[in-house]
Amino acid sequence: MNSQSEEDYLKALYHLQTESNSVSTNSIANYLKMKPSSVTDMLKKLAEKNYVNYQKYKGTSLSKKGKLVALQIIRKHRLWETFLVEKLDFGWGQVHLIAEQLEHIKSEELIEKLDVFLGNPKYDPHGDPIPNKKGRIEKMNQKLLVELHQNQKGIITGVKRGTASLLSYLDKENIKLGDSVKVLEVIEFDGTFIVEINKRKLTFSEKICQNLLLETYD
Amino acid sequence: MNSQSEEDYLKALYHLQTESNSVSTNSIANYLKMKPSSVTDMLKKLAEKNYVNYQKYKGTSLSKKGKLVALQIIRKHRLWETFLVEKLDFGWGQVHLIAEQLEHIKSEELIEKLDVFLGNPKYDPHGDPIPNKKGRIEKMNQKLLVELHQNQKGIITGVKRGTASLLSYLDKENIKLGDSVKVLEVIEFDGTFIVEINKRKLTFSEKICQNLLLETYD
DNA sequence: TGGAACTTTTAGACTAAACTAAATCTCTCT
DNA sequence: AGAGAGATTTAGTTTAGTCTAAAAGTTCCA
Ligand SMILES: [Mn+2]
Ligand SMILES: [Mn+2]
Ligand SMILES: [Mn+2]
Ligand SMILES: [Mn+2]
Repeated sequence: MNSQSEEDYLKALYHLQTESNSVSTNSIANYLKMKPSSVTDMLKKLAEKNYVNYQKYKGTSLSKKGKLVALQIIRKHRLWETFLVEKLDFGWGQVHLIAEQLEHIKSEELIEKLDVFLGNPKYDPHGDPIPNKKGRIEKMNQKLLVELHQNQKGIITGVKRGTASLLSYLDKENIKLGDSVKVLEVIEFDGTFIVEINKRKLTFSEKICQNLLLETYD
Repeated sequence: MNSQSEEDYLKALYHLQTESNSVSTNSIANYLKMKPSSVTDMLKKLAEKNYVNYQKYKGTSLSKKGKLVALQIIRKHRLWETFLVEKLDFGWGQVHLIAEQLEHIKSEELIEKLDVFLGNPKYDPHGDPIPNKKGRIEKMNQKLLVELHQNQKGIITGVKRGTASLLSYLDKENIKLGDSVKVLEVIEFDGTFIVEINKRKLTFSEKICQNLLLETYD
């Protein structure tokens, strides 16, 4: 059985590693708000358990085994987030910290039953895909709004990582995941988009468009 | 913020203390499957935090403050148990260990929303009352089946503490909390009860009757 | 190519929560 | 009253997970 701390490290590794590249000790420390020396200690332990490939001074990557564990924690995190928003009526912005705790509850059966109860959701409330029991993630055909041209349409599926305040903004504007967007016009001068959502005409700054994820149907 | 361990000790104190009597170090150790010396350490810490009245060699009792914390953990435990049984379709016997973890999740808002989602239940799946936000418990008019006489009726509300196997038996016999019971006959010779539940005639041994709790309507 | 700057690891310390073994207290019974 | 049994506490150890400070390794540029 893995400790809460070990699980959080594995999850951090997963989020930080881009395409088979190894992760630096400092970046993990920064991500988890811990000191690099603490990270080194934990990496040694995780290496001992064969969850990571760790070589002094050379960086760390998840092993196959470690990646699977990470994906299972992420699965739990996202299913709980879905529960909190769909069933308990929390807002998008409120659920992360609670799910950060709930993801560590130990019970295979619990998470499978929760999955069924929620209707086997594919995406969490932030539009992130929910891995299945085996750790498989369904790839989405996601684009940023900024990549669309006039008259193209899409469905809002989420925002880029680390832009929680954009979520709040959307909330305030009464825009939800799943809403349809049509690009009415792109202002060349400053990259502003004029879009239609729920029959309302809205203006999005370039920055918003660079962070808003859509699923497009071609 | 209290640790998981502190919360489990306070809960143990609550369950062990009968009517203003203080609790022995050994009984806590026994209840929590820990060594008495470990318990002493924790009691000192809880006394420091004014959660308990502890005097060397003299036993321990919950302070008002400590009792309130204990009741809030118990509230969470029982609400989560209710969730697991009512919404996720767990059986009575499966939920305790999971709730033992869930009860430690930190979020006022979570538990209030869960309460609403469940329809503000009064009793958990084992028939135990769920304290409200302020720690108030509604007193039930509970009797043991063995206390009833011929022709009296009641509603099954639970079983006595520590008789989980009776729960399993009831499950197997397809008897649920909330089912009505009517005493048809009491056999004087061996204390056996002949009762009617769901239009079925059943025979309960004296031991069963000593452990089955009913709410009676007079 | 040799340092300075940065990154990473090591060494040592601390805290929480458990344990074992030994000391101390209390209670009861003769 | 005193002794023994049992309960409880104290003292010292352990493990996990964190930290600070110092040592060691790596990078990169003048
Ligand atoms: Mn977490
Ligand atoms: Mn999410
Ligand atoms: Mn617990
Ligand atoms: Mn219960």
